[in-house]
Amino acid sequence: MGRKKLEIKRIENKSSRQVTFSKRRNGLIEKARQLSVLCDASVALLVVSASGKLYSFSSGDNLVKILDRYGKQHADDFKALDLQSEALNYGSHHELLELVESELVKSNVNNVSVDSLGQLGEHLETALSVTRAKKTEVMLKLVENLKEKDKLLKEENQVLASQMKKNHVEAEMEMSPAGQISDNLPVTLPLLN
Amino acid sequence: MGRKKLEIKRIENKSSRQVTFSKRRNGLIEKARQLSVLCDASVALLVVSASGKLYSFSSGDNLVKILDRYGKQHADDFKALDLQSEALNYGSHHELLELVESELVKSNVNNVSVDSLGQLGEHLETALSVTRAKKTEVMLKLVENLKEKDKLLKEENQVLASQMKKNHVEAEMEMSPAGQISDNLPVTLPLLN
DNA sequence: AACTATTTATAAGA
DNA sequence: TTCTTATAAATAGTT
Repeated sequence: MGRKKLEIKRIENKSSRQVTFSKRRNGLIEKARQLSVLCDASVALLVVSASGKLYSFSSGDNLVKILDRYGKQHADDFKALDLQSEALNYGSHHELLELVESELVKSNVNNVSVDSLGQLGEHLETALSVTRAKKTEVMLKLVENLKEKDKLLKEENQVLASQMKKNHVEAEMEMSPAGQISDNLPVTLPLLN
Repeated sequence: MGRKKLEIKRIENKSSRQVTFSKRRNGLIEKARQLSVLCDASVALLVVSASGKLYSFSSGDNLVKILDRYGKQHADDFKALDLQSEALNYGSHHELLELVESELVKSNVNNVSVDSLGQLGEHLETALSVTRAKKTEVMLKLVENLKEKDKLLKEENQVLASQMKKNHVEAEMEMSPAGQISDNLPVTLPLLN
C-alpha cells in the first residue's frame, strides 16, 4: 500500500527496514486494538525488534485495564499477581528449555529412540502442568483475597445500614412523621445482595 | 476500508460481528506475519474470540531465546499481563517444539520419531494452550465480576455513609449536642478505603 | 516527521 | 460461507 508493491521478504536496507518496522508495528498494534474492540475479543500481541526491544498490546480484559475501570484499590494485588505469574511463567520457560536441552544431550545424536521421545513428552507434560498448577494457585489466591474484601465491605455496609436505621428511629422519635429518610433507604439497600 | 467508514466500537449485530471478526483476524495474522518477515522481528499474536476459540501466530525465529536475552535486564518492562503471559507460554511451546524438531532433524533421526514428536507438538499445542487460554479467560471473568461487585458495594457504602452524615446533620438540627452518632461514624468509615 | 501515490484491507451486498 | 466491489486505511517511497 505504498508507492510500489513490496515483496514480503526481509528488507535488506537497514534504515528502511527500521522505518518500515516502526510504521507497521504501529499499524499492527492499532489493528489488534480495533479487533478487540469491534468484535469483543481478547487479543495479545508481542513484538520484539531485531535489536531486542519489546512492544506489546493486550486487550480489554487484562488486569491493567480492569484496574483503570474499577479504580486503583486492588492495584497491589494485581501487581503481586502479575509479578508472580511472570516469575512463574518466565521461570518455567527456562526450566522447560533446560529440560529439553538436557534430554537432547542425553539422547546424544543418533540414539533418539521412540522411548526417549516418550520420556521427553512426559517431562514436558509434567513441567507444563506444574506451571499451570502454580498459575492457577496464584489466581485462586487473588480470588480469595477479593472475596475476603468483598465480605468486609458487605459487613461494613450492613453496619452502616443498621446504624442508619437506628439513627432513623432515633430521629423519628424526635421529629415525628419524617418522610424523607425512609424514602431514601430503599433506593440503596437492594444493592447489598 | 469498506463501503462505509466503521466506528471503532463493539459491533452490536451478532452476525456481522462474527464476519468482521473472521476477516480482521485473518488480516491481523497476515500483517503479523509480514512484519516478522520484512523486519526480521519476533512476533507472537494470540486472539481469543468471544466464544472462546483460540487463534494464534508466532514467528518462526526463536522468541524464547530473544526473550531470554532481553528478559533478565528488562523484567520491569514486561508488565506481565495475563494474556501476554499466555502468549509467551504459547510461543514457548511452539518455539520449544520447533527447537526440538530442528535438533532432531539435525541429528538425523528417523521419520517415525519425528512424526511422533510432531504429534506430541500438536497434542501439546491444542490440548494445553487452548485449555489454558480458556481457563484463564474464565478466571479473568470471575475476577472481573468480583471487581464489579466490589465497586457496587463501595458505592453503596459511600451512599450509606453520606446519608448517615446527612441524617446526622439533620438530627443535630433537631436535638442539639448529640454525641453518640458522631462517635459511631469513625468506627466504620476507615473501612471504606 | 509530513506528504501522497498506490496498494491493501475490508464493509456491505450478493 | 465465499465472492465481488466500492471505499476506507495503511503505507512505500519521497521531501
